Amino acid sequence: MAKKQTRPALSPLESDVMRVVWSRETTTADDVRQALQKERDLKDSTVRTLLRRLESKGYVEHEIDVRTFVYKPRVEEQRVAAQQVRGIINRFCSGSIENLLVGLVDDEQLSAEVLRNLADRIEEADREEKMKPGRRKKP
Amino acid sequence: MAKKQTRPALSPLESDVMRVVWSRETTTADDVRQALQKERDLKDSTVRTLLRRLESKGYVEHEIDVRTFVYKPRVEEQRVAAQQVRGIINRFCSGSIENLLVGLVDDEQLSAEVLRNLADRIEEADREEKMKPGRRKKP
DNA sequence: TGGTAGTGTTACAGTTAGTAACGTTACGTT
DNA sequence: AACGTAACGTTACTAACTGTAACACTACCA
Repeated sequence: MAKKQTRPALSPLESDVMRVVWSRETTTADDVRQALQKERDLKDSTVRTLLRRLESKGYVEHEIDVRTFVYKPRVEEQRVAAQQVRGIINRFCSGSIENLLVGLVDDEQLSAEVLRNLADRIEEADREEKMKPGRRKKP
Repeated sequence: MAKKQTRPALSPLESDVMRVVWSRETTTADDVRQALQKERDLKDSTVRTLLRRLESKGYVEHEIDVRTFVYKPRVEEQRVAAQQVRGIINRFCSGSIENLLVGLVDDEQLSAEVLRNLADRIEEADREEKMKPGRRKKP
């Protein structure tokens, strides 16, 4: 069974950094700085601090290539999202994910069509998984 | 079309207070204090500060009964949840709610059954709404 | 007319977030 | 062998946010 490890939450800027990390195979501090440059002109040492904090929070890990830190995510983006949502569900939806989904529909963020479609796809994926083992992935 | 008003986020303790407010028809400062007493023994003036902050953030409103402030929510609980989720979707799921749902399924927080069941209920509710107008509510 | 119920003002300490200067280390090049 | 420099860590500071509440004010009722 998968660990439901709880990591400290991400600040907005940390989220930005993570999005960069998630969008690439491997990431250096300089990669992050360049990627965010349009929006924010962060100094090299700022980015490094962010990356280090993210590592201590368990979101990324690094290995050293010659003498450059190469970062990789340690958690999947969607899983982080799911955990955040779990918190919201507990706080605002009496722990019921269905309540949340109903709210999303009310808020017009979600439609019955999408739900049904998704249910189809997931059941399909589940059937395939039963045939040959291994982690399910988006097709 | 419904306003997608963005309010400042709720702190953990503010969320607790809101949950009390949402759970009752009307709420006074004393109601809140008593409701939270098991977990936290807040002073009266602390609770009032919280309530006032919540009002300035737009989450509650009050009217005066004789000389007592009677609070009511100004936003539905599920809508707040939905807005929070919107933020998550934008930050972590490339804006796609389907990505989020997939993540929830991966995280075993959600099953295809629930999705399908919900889709059914929502479509049912939609059909009813088409007959007689008015805001749709949970059955 | 003074006690008290109900409210507002003000404030303060602890934490988190953003930001970055400066210090250290070790490698490659002259 | 010495130096510049690329790459990284340490340290720190400010602003904002949180939780917390003492105290001041006001107006009714007894």
